Amino acid sequence: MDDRTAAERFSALAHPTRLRLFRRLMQTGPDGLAAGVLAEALQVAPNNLSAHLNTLSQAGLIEARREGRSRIYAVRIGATAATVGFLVDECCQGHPEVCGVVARRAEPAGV
Amino acid sequence: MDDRTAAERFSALAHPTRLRLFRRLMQTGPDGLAAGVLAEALQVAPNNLSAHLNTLSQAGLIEARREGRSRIYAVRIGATAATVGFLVDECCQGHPEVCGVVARRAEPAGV
DNA sequence: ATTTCAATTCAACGAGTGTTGAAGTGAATT
DNA sequence: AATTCACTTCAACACTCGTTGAATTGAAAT
Repeated sequence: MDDRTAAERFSALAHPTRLRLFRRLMQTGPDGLAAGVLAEALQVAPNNLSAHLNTLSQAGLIEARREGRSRIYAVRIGATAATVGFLVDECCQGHPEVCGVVARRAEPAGV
Repeated sequence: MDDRTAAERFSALAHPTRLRLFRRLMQTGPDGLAAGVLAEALQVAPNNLSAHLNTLSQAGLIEARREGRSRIYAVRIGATAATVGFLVDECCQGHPEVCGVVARRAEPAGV
């Protein structure tokens, strides 16, 4: 992953509404949730939510699929793992014992 | 951690220069680096770098100390771990085996 | 005390972001 | 085929962010 991709992803997460949104999808897992369900659950106007979902999609953190008349959004787990991995990569000059809890998050991630 | 704190931290990371900066400090570890060294290493103007360091400090991701006439910046590891933990918390409805690589990053983090 | 070095602060400008309300698509129902 | 439902797209506005150059602070050396 390059700096720009990672920065774009963090930028997508750098918003209270989108963060709530992403965490909700993260907790839900691959099954995902319909846009309408999310709008209701998070109390966000549909058009506003749509814009935020778009931002997260474009950043590659979530993806959409159609099911009937609903649009279902779900987290892209591999991309999420890669982003986190990028952030804490090679922490503490290869002496991860220094990093404490971060070290256990620092395994290189595929995707 | 609350949404706002986390969003502020991701916002701080949501910039190519700051991301390079943070990763460099992450790789350096608790010893940290002087502002001047960072400016030279990353080829960023001192005043510009200073602004970015300030943003990261304010977000709680790094901290500064003085050493002689230099100012040394170092990563705040606990806060970093907490932020990552917040993002992937409770992933996949408590079925972390679904999450693959993320699951190994999802331990709750102190600080 | 004065000079030099390291780094920060300030003001100002251009560029980008988020929200809002209205209009538009695309799929299912009647 | 007309309507309804779910959601998205569009345009416009206010607002925030990042960079730049100049001035300032704070610490050490002469």
